[in-house]
Amino acid sequence: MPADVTIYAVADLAGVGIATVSRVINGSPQVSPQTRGRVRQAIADLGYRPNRAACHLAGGRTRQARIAVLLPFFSAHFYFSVTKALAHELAGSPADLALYDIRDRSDKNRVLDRLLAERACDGLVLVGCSIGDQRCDQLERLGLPAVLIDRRHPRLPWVTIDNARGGRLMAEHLRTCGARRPGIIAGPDRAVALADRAAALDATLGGAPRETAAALESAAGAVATRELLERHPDLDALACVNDALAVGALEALRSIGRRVPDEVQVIGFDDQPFMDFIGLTTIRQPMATFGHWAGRSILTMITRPGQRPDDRLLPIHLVPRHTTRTPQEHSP
Amino acid sequence: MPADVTIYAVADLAGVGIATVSRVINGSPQVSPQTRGRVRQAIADLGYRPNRAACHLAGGRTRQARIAVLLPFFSAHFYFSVTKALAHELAGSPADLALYDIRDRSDKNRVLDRLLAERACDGLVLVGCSIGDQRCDQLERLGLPAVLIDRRHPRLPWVTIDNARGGRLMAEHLRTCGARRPGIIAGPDRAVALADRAAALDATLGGAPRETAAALESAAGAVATRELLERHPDLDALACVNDALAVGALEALRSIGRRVPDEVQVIGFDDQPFMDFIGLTTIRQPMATFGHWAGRSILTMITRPGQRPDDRLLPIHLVPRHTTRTPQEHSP
DNA sequence: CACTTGCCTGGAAGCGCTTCCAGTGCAGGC
DNA sequence: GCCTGCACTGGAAGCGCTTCCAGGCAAGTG
Repeated sequence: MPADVTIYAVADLAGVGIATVSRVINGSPQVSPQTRGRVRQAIADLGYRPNRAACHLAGGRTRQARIAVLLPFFSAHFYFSVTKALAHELAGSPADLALYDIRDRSDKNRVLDRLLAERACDGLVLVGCSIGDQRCDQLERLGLPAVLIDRRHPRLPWVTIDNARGGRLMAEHLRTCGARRPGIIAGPDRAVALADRAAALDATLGGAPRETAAALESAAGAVATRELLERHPDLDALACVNDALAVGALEALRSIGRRVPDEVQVIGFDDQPFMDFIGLTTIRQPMATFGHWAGRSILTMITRPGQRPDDRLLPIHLVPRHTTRTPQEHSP
Repeated sequence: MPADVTIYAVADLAGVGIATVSRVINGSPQVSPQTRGRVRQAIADLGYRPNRAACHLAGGRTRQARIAVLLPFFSAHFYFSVTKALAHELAGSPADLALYDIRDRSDKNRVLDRLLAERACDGLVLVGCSIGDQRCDQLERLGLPAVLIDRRHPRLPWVTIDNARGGRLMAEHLRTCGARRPGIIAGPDRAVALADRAAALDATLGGAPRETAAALESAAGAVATRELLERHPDLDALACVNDALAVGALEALRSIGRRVPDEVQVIGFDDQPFMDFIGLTTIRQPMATFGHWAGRSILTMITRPGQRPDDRLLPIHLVPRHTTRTPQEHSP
């Protein structure tokens, strides 16, 4: 960042007082054109940029709240829904959103360290990731409120869905629709919500074969599906921990000529856009509500310290479509 | 936001000096447990929160750059690609991203007014929207760099694609594939890039019938398509200004039983995820590059004032798939 | 018992800016 | 020729905090 040029340096160079420099910067009409010109020149020569903290402090502006959102750029739709809802929830308030991409744990810690050390925010929204006890202590010391989206937490308020139940719903639906030999397409482990689904799937389906996709996109889902099917050609159903992987599975099945749902059934998770058109059976989760709740909660925590918002476990729904068969009432 | 409780009020209540309060807040070990307790209590009672500007100023922290990103939450994929790329570009630098949702012109002006009045940022990225001469003057006065994504500008650096050319590409492809009576599904006017495509489409297709979707999502696209087809049942092709609308069109065509591409061809724009699977013919635009360029540019403008990055017109490509027919070499 | 040694604490000096207030210089009015 | 008024300018007082420095006090040392 630019060197530490202060208003004094500018004033010196222009041969005026700092008050005058300040006036020029703030567009006061009370400055003669020549002086204004000299000051402008000096500012440009020095590459001077006002120190925002000092401006705020001296100017006594309205107190601005900054909400830092830490989230992994996993899925476009999840990311979009959550941040959009957050932004809308905060739109009326004098708070704004700062976005941080968190690729892994060290990323997260680096960002948090900086954020806390520099007091760069007044509230924290953690999406799909969590923090330990020490961090919590640190936050408490700083009086920094934090909420979690898509994860539960013993000490911090959270909003999420029951991913284990989601996994069970998927498994049961597949069974009900007559699946005998289901397989699982899981996602990278660092996505905890998806890992929970996979674990529940595993448990409910009793050790079904499983393949882990390298990323949360359809191409990776297609690769994983092909590998799984190579090892287990007799699979008649695929439970995918999210919709993107499920579309990848459909892609792979189409390319090797297996009919869906007659030969292989497929179920996803999320119900993101276009799944309707594609006809994917999936579990719908209310992503926007995550953002709304988080926005409202962090705002109350900031304005009324000490008050803790209620945790929320949001409802999920099975959305049966054409990639699974009609449920059999009395399947064994 | 919380009342104006300062460190002095806390010190008074706790019966200590402000230096001690500061020590407690910053976790210095140099405070006796009883004192620490009293101060903590006073902080809680008063609901005290340190003034960030003052902390920064006194602490002499690293200068932090804030980049404000103004963007309409139009399409999940566009939004995701751009902000992700921006975030990654800025990840190494000591700059962070503040996100503002811009629904309309007044929204934009409100946000800009606040941002500038409060000196809340060091750089501006405008996505899909523009600003007038007066604003530019104001930015220059404040020495605030700004770049535009998805729009051109006479005074500010920009990155975009040639949307008019994109519209022409769509129209020509449709013609080449034998379309005789094409229709246009346009988007809401406030999305200028899409309006440019629609205008070029209009011009190239010589007054083809056209319907404007109420929103940029497939449901709206389906509605628009149904209406257009009701007025013009003989249409044999649909040019949609983005992929979501195109999927809506496919939906509508499926629901009324028109075969694609035999009876009606469809072309979209963007090439977002799943379009591959759906088989939609479309125009691909490099959204991520928008974000990368913007991030790099704004960073150089901040660090080296006066230097203006080059404008960039990025390439686009036609991606022929199954919703259009095989091109006829010598179609009239 | 005088004297270090530490621990804990408060006073006060800034951090870089805005803004009030008090000039300064100069034109015009008497 | 002196005063008023005006346009412009600089000095200086904070804004709320961190942190250096020095002081007070109890415990430990000779």
